[in-house]
Amino acid sequence: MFCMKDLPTREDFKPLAGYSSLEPSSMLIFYQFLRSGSDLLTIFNDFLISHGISQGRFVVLLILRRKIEGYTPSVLADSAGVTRATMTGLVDGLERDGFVKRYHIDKDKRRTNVRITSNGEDLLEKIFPDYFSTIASLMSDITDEEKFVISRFLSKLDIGILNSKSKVNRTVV
Amino acid sequence: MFCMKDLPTREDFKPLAGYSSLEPSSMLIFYQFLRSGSDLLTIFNDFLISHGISQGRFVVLLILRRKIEGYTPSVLADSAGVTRATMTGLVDGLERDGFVKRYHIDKDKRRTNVRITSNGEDLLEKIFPDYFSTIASLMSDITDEEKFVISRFLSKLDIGILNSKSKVNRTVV
DNA sequence: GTTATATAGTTAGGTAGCTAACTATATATG
DNA sequence: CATATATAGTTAGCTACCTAACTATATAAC
Repeated sequence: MFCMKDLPTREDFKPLAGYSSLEPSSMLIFYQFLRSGSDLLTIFNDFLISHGISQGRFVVLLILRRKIEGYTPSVLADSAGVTRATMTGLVDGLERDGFVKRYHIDKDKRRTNVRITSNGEDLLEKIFPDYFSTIASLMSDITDEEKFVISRFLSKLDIGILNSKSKVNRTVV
Repeated sequence: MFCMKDLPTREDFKPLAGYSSLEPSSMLIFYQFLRSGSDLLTIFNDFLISHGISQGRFVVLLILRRKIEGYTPSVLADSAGVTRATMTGLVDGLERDGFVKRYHIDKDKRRTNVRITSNGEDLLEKIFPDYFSTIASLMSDITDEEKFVISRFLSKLDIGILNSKSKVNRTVV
């Protein structure tokens, strides 16, 4: 979570004018974006908690729901964007509570498969109506034109993020 | 962290068309936004870690730098958007490492004050040039017009978020 | 065919947040 | 003035993620 509730204002950057790399308008958007993103994540999380499921578990069920077979914990981890170690824990919990099932089918005995159970599907279907309407209502003030600009912004940002990541890798290597 | 690396596509929502509250375009923006926000947070975090400081600690120093006196742990916690318990831990660590100092000045003996030390200011000043240029480069492709639309979008989102929070409070009460 | 290396999954231990309960001090009320 | 309540800060214990090390199985190289 991004912890800075009181965002800096343009005023706050004036004493820092000596730094040539400082671009106040970029800083303001950056902070505003992190703040909103973090708030949205918190809402998403609180919403799911109030429906009795954690964010991680919910995402696993969403992924598993796409097709019935062929998900190993490793594929799930990549797809969800967490480590395999974290996925072990998520699947452990979901299996203990009867929402997914591990099984072996591959001749490669290292591989485990994971499948959503009917209990797991029921849980999702119970959450979905409220889930969809909550998101729709969060976005209700955004016009289609704005959605277009924002989607393009997010894509540009993703490219910036990718570049920044490869830069980090380069310095590490 | 929002864990869903593989974002759903418009296709993925077709089997869910039965849900009347589902608005695919809102869902797509929502997920894209969470994904980008989460990636940006990760970059922000990795950047700070590579400079030897955690996100929480960095934000505390940023806030303390604004003025020399008058910060209690409670005010810091509110301003940073973390709990007072978390702030105790942050200040503990920063004080142990010599970046901030606790002192008592108020006649109300419950109150502690926290001040940044010159070591703390040096740390910030060492990080700032790279910090500002990293953010400027992340935002370099975004035009001023886009910044304007995005800032308006984020403000609208914040209103949606506020409404959603007060709704949650109402159901709790 | 034995040995080295790679891969799937798990376990152990660390970190950064959180809530709830506690201590000490301050304030308000009968 | 005594007692109830509120506030500042800390401590203890929880969760969800992480990395690194480990086990078991599979594959490649000699």
